[in-house]
Amino acid sequence: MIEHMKKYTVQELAAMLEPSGLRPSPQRLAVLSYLSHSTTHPTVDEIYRALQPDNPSLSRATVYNTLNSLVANGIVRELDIDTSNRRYDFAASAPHAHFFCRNCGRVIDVDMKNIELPRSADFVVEQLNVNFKGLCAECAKAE
Amino acid sequence: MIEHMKKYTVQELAAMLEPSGLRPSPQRLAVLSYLSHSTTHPTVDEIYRALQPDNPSLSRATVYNTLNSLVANGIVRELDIDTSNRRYDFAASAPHAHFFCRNCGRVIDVDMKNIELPRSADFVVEQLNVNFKGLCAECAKAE
DNA sequence: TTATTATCAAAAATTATTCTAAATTTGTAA
DNA sequence: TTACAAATTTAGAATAATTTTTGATAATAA
Repeated sequence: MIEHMKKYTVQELAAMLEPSGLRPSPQRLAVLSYLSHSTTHPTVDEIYRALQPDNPSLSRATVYNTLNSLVANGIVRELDIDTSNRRYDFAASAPHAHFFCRNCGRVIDVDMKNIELPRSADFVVEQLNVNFKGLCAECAKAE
Repeated sequence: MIEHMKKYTVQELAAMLEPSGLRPSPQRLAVLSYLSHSTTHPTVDEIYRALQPDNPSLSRATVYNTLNSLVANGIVRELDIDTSNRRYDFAASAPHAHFFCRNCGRVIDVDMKNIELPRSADFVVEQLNVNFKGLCAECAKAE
């Protein structure tokens, strides 16, 4: 997320799928398009419910399958901040961390310019996640 | 994990429960003891299967309940590195990050002396997780 | 065209987790 | 001790998330 609120054309979205050999099916484009302009790190169910009205034939299994292949191809990132629901993030975004509110479950982006992928002989790091947990401003006020 | 491979006595383990008012039941002590000398960030199922032979009456629900109350009282930490299984960590350990191998699923500790909880007016940070994902040395060799 | 492959949807299956209600254990106090 | 209440544990049922299977359809290749 963070500063990539650009609207992508269908052609641009299709071009993201191309290198992986994934066909630009309407379902894939819909999921990708939704993620590309979402700011809420949606769960599978949120994505499904958002797209279903305009894609009446869409199946939940398709959303799962689509997200799995998008993740496998590095087009989309799976957050590991919320253990009870998978949440997704558009991969073409600046490196950032996430804050998870233990009260309302909201996930907030945190800019972290200085974070770098560590190099290590012990393993090949492909992804770095930095997660904060606690209370967001609203919930902290309410407590 | 990391450098706390000390063996705890039953009395020491019981003392950890005391401040929270949790009774030192055999089940709780067994879970806590297991976590205290485990290096693998076990899942619920791994904990259950490890303890079951010596605790034939042990129920999976008890392991879940026990872990939930240990986490709620800050005695044990829940990792959020593996979205398909909850993994646990003994809380009395130095701050560290985790590396998750996408091939074998292994979770490896990474020492990170310099990481600090960020302060922010926007939210109250209670926990910080830094997670790396990729391939561990063995799996990288095999690929 | 025919063959092959990719994609999708629906339902069934699987898995992780929580819930429920009964049984057991514990702490305290008569 | 015994009695009782509260805490804990248990087994299994229920639920929810996710994956797998299957058959149909659509796209591509030969």
